[in-house]
Amino acid sequence: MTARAQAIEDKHGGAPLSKDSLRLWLKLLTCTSVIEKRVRGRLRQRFATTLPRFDVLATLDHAAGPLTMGQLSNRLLVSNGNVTGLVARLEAEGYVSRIADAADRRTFYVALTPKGQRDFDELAAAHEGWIEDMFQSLEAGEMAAMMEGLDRLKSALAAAPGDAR
Amino acid sequence: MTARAQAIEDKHGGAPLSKDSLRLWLKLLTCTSVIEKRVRGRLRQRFATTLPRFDVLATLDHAAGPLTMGQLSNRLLVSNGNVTGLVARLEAEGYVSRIADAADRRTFYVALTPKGQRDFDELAAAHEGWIEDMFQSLEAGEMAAMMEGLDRLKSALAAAPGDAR
DNA sequence: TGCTATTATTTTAAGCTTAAAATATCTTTC
DNA sequence: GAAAGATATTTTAAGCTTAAAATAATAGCA
Repeated sequence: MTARAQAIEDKHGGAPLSKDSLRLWLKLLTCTSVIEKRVRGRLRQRFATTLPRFDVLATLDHAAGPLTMGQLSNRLLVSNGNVTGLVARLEAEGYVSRIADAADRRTFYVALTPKGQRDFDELAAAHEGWIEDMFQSLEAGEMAAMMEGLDRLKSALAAAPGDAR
Repeated sequence: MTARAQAIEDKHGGAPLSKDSLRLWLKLLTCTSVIEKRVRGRLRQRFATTLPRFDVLATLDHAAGPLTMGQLSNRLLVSNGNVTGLVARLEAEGYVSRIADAADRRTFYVALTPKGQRDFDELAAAHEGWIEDMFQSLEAGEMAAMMEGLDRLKSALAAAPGDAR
């Protein structure tokens, strides 16, 4: 256990104070914001693109095949209407194509075009380098500890309904 | 050391792999997004307000006194123009007031109105409860470990220039 | 078959966010 | 005191984001 963790336990026996949650949340939010802004800035300056566009391409790449608009919106954690606009712009720029589903005329599949795949591969390599640089001062043990905390947080969030209280 | 941290160290002797950074970043981003969306939803449904507005009020409350537009934009990590719009809306709704600086006519101070302070106190209490609930499954040691990791991350980010590489 | 409910997506209106340019003011320097 | 540079803020144009309403199509069922 770290000195700081020990100090906290000494003070109130393992149960975290309400203020500690708030402080942790603020720190989490600040770090995430700073990293995100940095990634946004580099995507814009070096690749003339945006993070939401990158996220769409990354999701399609990760899926290794076409996804429906709804699947995209679920995986990106954004609204349907948001995906409509993003895909429209990406399609206009030639990075993705929309394919009608023969069986269900409500459904549209979105796929990476060859150009989209090519450009994404380049983007992804640069992106991975940026992240690696920003996280390089963390040691494996620290990273594992954070992973564990985030996993527990994720489980707790999944267990509690989004509109509770 | 945790079992998972040990497993990683066994595999590659303390130096984290590039993919580990990426995985940690994605997890960090997902958790933050989920919590943020939940907070946004509750602010909207129960208080008919938004997170950016809440952030402005919280920053003013924390400062315990008026702040200039520029100070607000620095502390909120957002652009000047963004603050202009947010403060304009908050002023129109009676939560903050803009006060001209007698000595420097470029400068405007923003202060919480009594109504703004009153409403923020209510908001802040609810907000703190939401966060506490979401983080309650974390034990003090886990929270301390995450704090430590985030502190280190923050230092590394501050040390590296924003436009490097 | 026709009626109802559900599902997939788009549209709409409003607000958030940014970078870059513009405006207004102050400070420095000569 | 005038010119040049720096600083504080606002404006602008574009894109992101959402919730709610609208549209269109499918599925279940009497």
